[in-house]
Amino acid sequence: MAPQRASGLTRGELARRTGVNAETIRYFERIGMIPAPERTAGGHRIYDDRHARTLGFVRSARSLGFAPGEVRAILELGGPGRALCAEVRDIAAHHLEQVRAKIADLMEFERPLTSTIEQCSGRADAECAVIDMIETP
Amino acid sequence: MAPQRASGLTRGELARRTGVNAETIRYFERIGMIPAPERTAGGHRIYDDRHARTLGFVRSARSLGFAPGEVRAILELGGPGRALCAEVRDIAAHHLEQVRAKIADLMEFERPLTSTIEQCSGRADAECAVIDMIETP
DNA sequence: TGTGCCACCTGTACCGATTACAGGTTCAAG
DNA sequence: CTTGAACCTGTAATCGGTACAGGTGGCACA
Repeated sequence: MAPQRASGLTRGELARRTGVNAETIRYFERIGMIPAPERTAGGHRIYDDRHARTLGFVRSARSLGFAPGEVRAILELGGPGRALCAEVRDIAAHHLEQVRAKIADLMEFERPLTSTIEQCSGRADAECAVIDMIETP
Repeated sequence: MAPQRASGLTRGELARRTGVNAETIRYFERIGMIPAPERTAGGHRIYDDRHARTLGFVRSARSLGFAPGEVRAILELGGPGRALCAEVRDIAAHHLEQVRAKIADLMEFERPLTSTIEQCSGRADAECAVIDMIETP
């Protein structure tokens, strides 16, 4: 039995599957963020699952606030001339720190929001705790 | 006794204090992301603590991945013609959801990174768990 | 085997957000 | 009063991402 083999995605399918704009996929290839895929005889790009995974990684990393250069740096660790394990670990550790910092920052964001919303009873009177949070002296 | 009153920050000082590029501050003013400050007789901008707080809020919100429009939406809640409390609460609640989603996403990011780094003993041999995480079949 | 149509191809223009630069003015220290 | 740093304005450049124009490839279906 053949499981689901050799996906052979078209650009549009890849876009739909990953949620990345089809034009952006071409752009990512141009700037080397993702590898250039195979082509059909007629020149159409054909992607496989690895592309899908990489692209998904890029998408979520970007939307989480990692800079393009950072994303590329992570991805390039696996490229040709694979980096030494120790080096990789250092970079990954550095990113882990960033991730944790981001989480901490977001929680800073969350706390006042939560407690403020609770106080904000929904009545239509002028004062509002959420507003105060933003513009307090 | 006068505590530290009426800061009276110059644009460069504000930039240094908040970590926002000085040109960007001018830009934010132009697009209405932050209010226009007072001016000296000679036309130099003078900022106060409220500007600093607002700008800091903008900076962290942006770097946390909130879109400019979203940041502006939050800030405008406190503007002239203050919104109804219920409305404010709804918007804030919506942002709270986003924040929580982001935290969850980041934790997804964190977990494999952490466990992978642990396995990655630092030895210089070819295979590396971090790399595998990125490019596994 | 045609033929119709959609998705794809390339190249380039556009957009929004941000940053940089040029040429002139103000501030404040001395 | 002088002088250099920091500011001012307007505008151009950069960057990440998207959109569009004009021209093929892929493929279902007659």
